[in-house]
Amino acid sequence: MPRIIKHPELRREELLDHAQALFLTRGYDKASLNDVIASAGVSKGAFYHYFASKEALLEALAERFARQALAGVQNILNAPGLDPLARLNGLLAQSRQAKIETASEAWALFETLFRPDNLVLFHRINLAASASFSPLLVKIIREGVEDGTFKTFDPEGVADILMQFGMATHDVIAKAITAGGDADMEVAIEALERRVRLYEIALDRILGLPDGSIRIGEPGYVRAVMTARRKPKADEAR
Amino acid sequence: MPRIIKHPELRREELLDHAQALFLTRGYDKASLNDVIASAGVSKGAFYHYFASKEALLEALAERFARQALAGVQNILNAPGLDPLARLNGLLAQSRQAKIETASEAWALFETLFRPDNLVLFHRINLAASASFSPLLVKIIREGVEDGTFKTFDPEGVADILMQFGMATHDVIAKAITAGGDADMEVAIEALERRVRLYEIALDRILGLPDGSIRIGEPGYVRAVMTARRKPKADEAR
DNA sequence: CTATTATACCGACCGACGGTCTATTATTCA
DNA sequence: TGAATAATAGACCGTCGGTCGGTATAATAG
Repeated sequence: MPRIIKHPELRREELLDHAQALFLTRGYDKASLNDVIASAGVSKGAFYHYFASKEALLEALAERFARQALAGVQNILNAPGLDPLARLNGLLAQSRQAKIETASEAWALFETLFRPDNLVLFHRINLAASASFSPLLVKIIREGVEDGTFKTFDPEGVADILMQFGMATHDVIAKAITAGGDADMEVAIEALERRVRLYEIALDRILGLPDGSIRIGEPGYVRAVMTARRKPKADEAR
Repeated sequence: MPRIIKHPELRREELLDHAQALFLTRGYDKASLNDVIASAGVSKGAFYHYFASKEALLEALAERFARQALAGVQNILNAPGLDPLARLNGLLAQSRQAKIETASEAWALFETLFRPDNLVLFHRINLAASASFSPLLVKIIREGVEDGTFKTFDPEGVADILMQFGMATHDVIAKAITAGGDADMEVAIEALERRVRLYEIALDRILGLPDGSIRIGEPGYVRAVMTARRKPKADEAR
């Protein structure tokens, strides 16, 4: 095999890219290291030069994922003069829109990330994302409590519930997608929209807000993701 | 090796027992099939006579776990003349007491079941338990909605939240246990009690009940589990 | 009480896996 | 230019889950 030497950081990112693709499509366990290095066109020695183990590769992947997600919401956090509720809703909207704006991509992600195969990968990403997001949420909630917008005795707890609901929403969507009986798609969509409404009202009441204050997603949010697969687009090639 | 023939169901249960012990202590991935069969004193052929795969063993384990847990709450479901709130609280109390009554055992379970190693095992048990418990919760909530005790437009959603909170409680306890800085144990216990209170109030408000209606655990619940490890008892054998 | 079939069990063996190791080629810098 | 280091290759290793041909025991029929 011809020896190709690349810029180290480039090679590392390349490995992460191929690993991510394979882990998502086949699952962490089922995608072997040999698959990864074959896909990346790299020898084992090269791989182990960059990562200490397959486990470390997973960790790096989760970290990158969380880092990218965090970068997407930084501007909202730094936006001055927003009241806590607006900030919280903005954060929710941002993370929602990041998925909606490329709806079919979002669908693909849901379909793959929440498969049983991807339990390990999902858990790692979830962990990394939680570690990144929770402090931000806590900070916002604390500010809200201080200025009287929110009412709670356990900001960390509320932040956790927020994350739980976010994950649960995705989980429920993913389950409906994989179940995928096209016949009762409408029923599934309605059930999911209802679930989102429930989460919103629950959060309103937990935080002592009037019903309708928190907005996880406007009506149609679920439908947008769920119907994204109907138009697989003409571009099925790489 | 001498050939020992046992009653099939006994052998099967035995395999499940040894597998459970090993999966809990070492984790599903790290406990190899050879470990399991060695522990059970059985050949590979014997094992594959009872289970189609290691995966199937895990499935059977989760199923047994869920079945046992369900059996523990049947009497409350069948108790006549209880109003929905009492029934719901009874169910929560039952599942709590099942863990408290052997507090050190509960602690051991927490310590093992929620370790990262046990992600796979935990997920399977969780799945099986959810499948068993959710319908019961939904039924109770529906009854409550019909007779006006509860107010919600999404009983399934509320049931899901109940399960989420239950799991989250365990998860938080387990994290505090494994973190295990004895110094700030008191702080951790207080934080956890606060979390349980938050979940209770959240559920009250989601269901349109006065604060203090839902009781996940009486004050001291968390402390009882958390301090159980202080008395490892004299019996360390077996 | 046999003969025969079905069940429970054994353990050598297999391919694939994650990971290690030595060798070799490129890059860097004095 | 040449020595040191970084980057890459690929043969090799122990262990894993799983298979297979076979054997001992139990169940059943004649």
